[in-house]
Amino acid sequence: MKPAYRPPVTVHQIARHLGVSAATVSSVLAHRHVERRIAPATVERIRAAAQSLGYIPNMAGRRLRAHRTATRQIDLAILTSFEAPLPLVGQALHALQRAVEVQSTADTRYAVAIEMFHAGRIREKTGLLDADRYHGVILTNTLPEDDRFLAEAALPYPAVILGRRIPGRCCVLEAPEFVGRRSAEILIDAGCRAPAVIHGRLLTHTTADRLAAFRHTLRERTGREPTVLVSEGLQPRHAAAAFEQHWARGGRVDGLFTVTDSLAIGAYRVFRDLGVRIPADVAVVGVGDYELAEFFAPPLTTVAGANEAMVAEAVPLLFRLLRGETVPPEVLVVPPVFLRESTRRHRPTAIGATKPAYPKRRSKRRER
Amino acid sequence: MKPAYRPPVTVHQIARHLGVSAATVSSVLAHRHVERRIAPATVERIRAAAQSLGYIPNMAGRRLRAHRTATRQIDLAILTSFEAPLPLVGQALHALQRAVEVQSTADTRYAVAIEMFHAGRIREKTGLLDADRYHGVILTNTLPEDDRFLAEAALPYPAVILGRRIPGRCCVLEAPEFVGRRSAEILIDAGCRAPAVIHGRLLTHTTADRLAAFRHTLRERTGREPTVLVSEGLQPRHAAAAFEQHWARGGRVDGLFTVTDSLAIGAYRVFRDLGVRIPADVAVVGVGDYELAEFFAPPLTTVAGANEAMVAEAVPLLFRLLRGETVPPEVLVVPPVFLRESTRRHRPTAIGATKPAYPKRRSKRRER
DNA sequence: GCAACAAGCTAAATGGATTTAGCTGGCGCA
DNA sequence: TGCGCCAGCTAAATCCATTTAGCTTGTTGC
Repeated sequence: MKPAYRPPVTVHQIARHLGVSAATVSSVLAHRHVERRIAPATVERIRAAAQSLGYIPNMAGRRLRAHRTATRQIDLAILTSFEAPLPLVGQALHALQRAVEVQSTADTRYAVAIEMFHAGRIREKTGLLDADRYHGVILTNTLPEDDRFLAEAALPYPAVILGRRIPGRCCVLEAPEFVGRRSAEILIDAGCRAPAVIHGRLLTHTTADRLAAFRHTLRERTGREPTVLVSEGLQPRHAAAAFEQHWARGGRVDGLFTVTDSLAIGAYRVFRDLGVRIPADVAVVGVGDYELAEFFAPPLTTVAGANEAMVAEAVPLLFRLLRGETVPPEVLVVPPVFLRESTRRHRPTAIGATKPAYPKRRSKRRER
Repeated sequence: MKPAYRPPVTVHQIARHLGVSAATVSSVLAHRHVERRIAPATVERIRAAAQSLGYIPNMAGRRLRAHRTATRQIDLAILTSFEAPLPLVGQALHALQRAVEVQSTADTRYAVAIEMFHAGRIREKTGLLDADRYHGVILTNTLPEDDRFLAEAALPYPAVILGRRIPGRCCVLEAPEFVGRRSAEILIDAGCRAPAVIHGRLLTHTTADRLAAFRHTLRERTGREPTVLVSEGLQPRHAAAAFEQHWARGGRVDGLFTVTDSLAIGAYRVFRDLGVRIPADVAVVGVGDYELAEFFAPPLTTVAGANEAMVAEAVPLLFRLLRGETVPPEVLVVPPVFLRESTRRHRPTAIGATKPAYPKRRSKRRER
């Protein structure tokens, strides 16, 4: 099944195979054959051999030798899960790239890689603990399973952890409980009496905290439990499916907190299809990591959007770690809150959860 | 100004500095000092020296030596511009990561890097032509300026080019003219008589083609020129600003083609604010690269969404190039077309461009 | 008093590609 | 014949970190 290990093909092997020297082979493969005056016939033979033997250059060897300019290459990486929303990864990438652009000099260049693992299964990621991969990483979107592994495992490179406390590591987090608490308060203030929260099946440290704080605050302030909807994934369609199911079972809500943005998009679609008006019938609070929230119809109130801020903190911390400086073990980011139309105060029309509580579409708003 | 070149600090320098051997230094810095029985005092001295001299390990050296497992590292990269929409980059990244996950074996590992340049200024990107960086790249989101540079420059690694024909390179493109033509046809069929198109100030080969084909088709089929709106960037707010300006000047349209998705988001917001109904007053056709189009209110008709399909073509091509196989110089992708509510057929209410042609909000739809 | 052993270190080899200096054989020319 | 020169190649050094085998001391056990 598994193919037998075959040692890599090197220029020396090609050289031996053809009865020429490694220097000649190297010259040809590096496209230096003209200035080195290699005979065209030899060039052809070497090219053919490289192709047929399946030669793949060893970049480590190349880099080690090539020392004209930009010798030093600093390898950075963003470690994230396949399941994480791409925009979040994109923001981190963008921030890191911008920093790298500034830091680059004639004799130091940077490479920013992305490394992806399956959520909850970071321990199965091979090569993660190799010391010869990266100078530093930003690690994000881990599940509790992953966190447990990371707490034990000794990552052999500096790392900044996003959204999770890991002992002995530099961590950047959303201020705990803030998002969940504020979103609950906003919904309560908007007059909601039967709010719900929707989250994906997989909870990161951050989303779990949001959920818990939302629940806690609601209980504390109103004595009630929120309806908790669990969607299969984080895509809009997952949220839509979860909500449709809830609705079909006769479940009703008059407020909704979505722990990620993509879920809010799905919820909006469902509400629209069902003729449920925002905010007249349901107030919605989202997270705002996508920069799209204000373009929703109606514009979405958001209590977070901390990803960008967290990344902005994390990147300089990573560079400080690279320089060997000591950094604070923990940085908290307080997310900005944007009150928009989706939570404009209203008297909810839905109280119970049994009868279809919402009037048909187009009915006038109760208040503005 | 520019700091003088300082040769990199190596383990040998640290060793000389302290009067110990490089082997000892290496043992300590690789956290092997316990098993190698290095005296605690020595460990401390070495650590302090490494810190104070600013030691940065040379990964190339490390990788070259470390040959227990996964010796072969294949370095891949996605080259894209800072200005490109992140979701497009994210899709490419995701597709490449999935492929890499499958291709990885015990003795071959992959690293996927992202390299960003400023749109139109790829020639200023240092190290781009170094042969010691990547085994292969996917190159996307270039402007004509960049393309000109690339056509001359000899990239020293295999490359798959997205959305652009470059002689001698493997290119994956949207079927030419398709998107522009279909979007024009859809708007015409929806009854639009004064359609517009909006695009960013910077046009890639792909977006320029969309624009030209849209124009051409419209002229051919109706004898009219479209209104062309140019937005500063590709963000929703840019589109919103451009459209608001057009509106303030008394410009009116009854159909809109947005050459990228993010522009459609901004347009939707403006229409909503102005009380312009989609599709009753304006039909909108977008591109659908973001997977969000069906969640718009109303769901957006899209004529493209080819990025994902293009990436799906490009990734296997890249691996074939790595294996030294010959690949077709050009692969055309025909984007799927999704007809949704935003272009439901209607008789346009706007004909001229001077008087406010749209009735106030809430007026009944003319037809369905 | 000597073997055995441990602690603490070092010398040298290694990995792959590249480059520099230099070698060899054939040719033209005086 | 002999010199210079060129095309076409090769040997060896180099980049940096790591690891293996082994070398000194000093100590313990008998």
